[in-house]
Amino acid sequence: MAVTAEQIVTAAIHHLNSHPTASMAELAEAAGVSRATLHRHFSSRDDLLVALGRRALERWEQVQDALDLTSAAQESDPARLAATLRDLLVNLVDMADEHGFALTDPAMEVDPDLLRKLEELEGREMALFAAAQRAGVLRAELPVRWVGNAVYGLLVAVRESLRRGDVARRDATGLLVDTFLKGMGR
Amino acid sequence: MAVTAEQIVTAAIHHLNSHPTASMAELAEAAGVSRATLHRHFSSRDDLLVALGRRALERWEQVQDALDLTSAAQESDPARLAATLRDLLVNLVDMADEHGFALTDPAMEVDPDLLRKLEELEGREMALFAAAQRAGVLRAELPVRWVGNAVYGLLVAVRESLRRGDVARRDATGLLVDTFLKGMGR
DNA sequence: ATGGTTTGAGACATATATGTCGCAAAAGAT
DNA sequence: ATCTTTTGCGACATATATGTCTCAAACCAT
Repeated sequence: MAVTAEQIVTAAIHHLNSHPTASMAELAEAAGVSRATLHRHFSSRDDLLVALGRRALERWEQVQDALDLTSAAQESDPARLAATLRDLLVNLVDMADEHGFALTDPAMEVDPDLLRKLEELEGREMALFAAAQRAGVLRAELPVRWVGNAVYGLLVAVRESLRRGDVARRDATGLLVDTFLKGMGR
Repeated sequence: MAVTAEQIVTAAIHHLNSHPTASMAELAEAAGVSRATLHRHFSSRDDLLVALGRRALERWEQVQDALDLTSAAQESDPARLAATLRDLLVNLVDMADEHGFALTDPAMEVDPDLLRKLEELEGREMALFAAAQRAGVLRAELPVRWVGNAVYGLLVAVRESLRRGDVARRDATGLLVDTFLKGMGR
């Protein structure tokens, strides 16, 4: 098999990052594949979009699993929690860079399965934030959901900064972590 | 004239906030107007979208003008700069709430005029951020463009929080300002 | 080399949103 | 009350993306 479904998804993600409204024909071309072949792998456009979303969520889950997020959320040692938090952000920058468009594309909110998974992953992450708040790593007076959404927003900022060339890839991680923890005021 | 173009734009913005991919027919209905009348005001969908973008940028400009942003950026008094900064954020929350979808919709980046205006307004805002950095109100070690993008990202977070009902409208402003200045770490 | 599989190219049908038009009804002005 | 303007409705034409299908060529395993 010359070009696998996985590769198509990858190519589609990359292309959609710079051309969010690309047609199937464009995406086929971006994957170096005919339109017919594209349809052999994904029967409809929605099908493909869902696959992209699934991929993005998979990646995200891998990040969480690699950090053993669920057990980390049971932790109470501030130092360890802070480290986990930092690691999480570092990896999320990669996510934002690679799967950027999935952050804001409305198509990600149509499939119920995707939505469930999204909420599950969000939930795990918020558990970590909550633990960090209890341990005094994060400010406890902020609603956890706000913390979660703010992280999401800052990732959008990272993506935008990289897309526009405002920030070097090397600097992005540091800026995110730093801004997340300390804000921008003096 | 029963329904003005302005009103149509307003209705369209509101509808698009919850239905980002709405068709012309839907938008006509949302405005309480026939499809034909909608086309009498806006010859094409792009036309309408550009009008929406223009409206959003107008509001943004009004915010900047009301705060006399350009002269405020010449200021060197930390207290005044901090106050202006706060006022700006307060008003931007309104923007994000009303014109939310314009924050992330790709259609906003197609029209050259819109893009120019956007960059102009962004420029003015960054001048303020830069002044605040010089006056020690904002941390000077952060690239101004990152500051600008981070504010944008946090506005996306605000919008998302409100849309999902995670945060009460009354609390949004405080959370944004607070998070912007102090971050989320302890 | 050969047989089975996958692919690309193009034709084809379809659906859906878009944009236009004409005309009768409603609204508004004087 | 009448004249003018605006609106809604439905028909119409169009464009464009989508999804399906066929068949010959390329590919691949053995």
